[in-house]
Amino acid sequence: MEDIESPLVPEATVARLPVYLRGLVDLADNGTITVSSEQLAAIAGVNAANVRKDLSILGSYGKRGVGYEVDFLIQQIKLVLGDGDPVGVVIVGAGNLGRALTRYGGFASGGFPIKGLVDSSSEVVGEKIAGITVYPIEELSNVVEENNCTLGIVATPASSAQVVTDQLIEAGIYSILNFAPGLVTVPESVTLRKVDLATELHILAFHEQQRERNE
Amino acid sequence: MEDIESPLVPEATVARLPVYLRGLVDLADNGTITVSSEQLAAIAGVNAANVRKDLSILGSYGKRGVGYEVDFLIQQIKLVLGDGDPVGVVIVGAGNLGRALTRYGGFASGGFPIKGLVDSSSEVVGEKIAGITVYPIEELSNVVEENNCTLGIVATPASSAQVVTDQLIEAGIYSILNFAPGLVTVPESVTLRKVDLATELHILAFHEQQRERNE
DNA sequence: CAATGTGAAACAGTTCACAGCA
DNA sequence: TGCTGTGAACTGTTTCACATTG
Repeated sequence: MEDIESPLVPEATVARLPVYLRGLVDLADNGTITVSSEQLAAIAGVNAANVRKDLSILGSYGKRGVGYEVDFLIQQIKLVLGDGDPVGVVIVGAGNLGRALTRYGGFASGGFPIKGLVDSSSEVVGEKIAGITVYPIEELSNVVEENNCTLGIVATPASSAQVVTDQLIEAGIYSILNFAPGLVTVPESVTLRKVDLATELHILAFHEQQRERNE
Repeated sequence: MEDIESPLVPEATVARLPVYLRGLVDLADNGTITVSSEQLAAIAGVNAANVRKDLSILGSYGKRGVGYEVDFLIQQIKLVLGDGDPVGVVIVGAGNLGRALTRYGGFASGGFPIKGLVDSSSEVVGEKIAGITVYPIEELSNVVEENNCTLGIVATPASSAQVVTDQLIEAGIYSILNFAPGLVTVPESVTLRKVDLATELHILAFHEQQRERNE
């Protein structure tokens, strides 16, 4: 089978859909039946035309003069985002950050339960964090397989980030979130996203400085 | 005094400068004297023309046929980013994430020492985390003032994020990093950046699904 | 007639390609 | 000669404006 007729969702839209989804679920919880692009825009903190363009990519699901049906829209967005059954997440690195992420309940409730936790240090291997046992990094493949993990999180120091990322790919994980600073490269077939906390602070410091300069 | 003649650095460039800086510092540690845009691009994981454009915004600091002087470039980037004396950071919320961020050494070493930690729960107030005492949220202004904090981090549940952000602004913090999901609004004069972990996982899940669909 | 869906304009950012300089 | 600095082309994204329609 060749190329599937996919709607080809722009990356910027993909990044906003989860935000809409969160807002819509809140609305649904409050019993709201329909929502206008204007309202949803206010909830998501974006422009109304932007919301309409984003949603129109999924299909013409709005009713002119009325708006969008909340429940239906939730279903459609979930469909596009692949939000069916929960997706198992494996975290590499059981240091401060790895532990915090494991304990953070927001993932599991959002459909991303942490199912595996591995670390290279024998000091922490065997520990239990939020009900998850820390396994040695050598067991990564087994942990991934036995717990059906499809998403990986790198929460190691920068020095091991590339190695660990390679190991994740080796273990069959092709979608990876990296918290380690520095460059990590992956084959094209792998999706790597990065959260760079130090850079975020630098950016804020830049703006702070701009502010101070202008007074 | 009116508008200062600032070079007007594009936001995308601002976001890359810390990455260059990190790479340059590594190079300097290895005793490297000069670097070409090509080399720096490889280190930062971007296009060489992009590096040149970014650096040319700071000034014409490169030598044709040679490259850029590492030490000098470090100085210039630090100047632009406002990387002079360390910038005190206050964290609101001493839960899993707040603790992990406090303990994470990368901030202090990067020039962003955590100087204050506050929480609304009397359960954790008084605790010491990585040498920092948790103060009650009511003390926020005092903590900010006494420790000279200029950056704030919101590490609370979504339900309190807006309130806490308002309190930070009230306390004189105009540069804020928000880890709570959901919409938080701030006046134009405040810089708010957001790290949305759940959204990151959703985006990965989307790409993972695309992958599965195409086989 | 209120709100969608969407061409077209505006904008931001990236990449190319090459002139020009050390 | 090798590499910078940059105009020009291109690509992706946002916003506007309005014809369309339930």
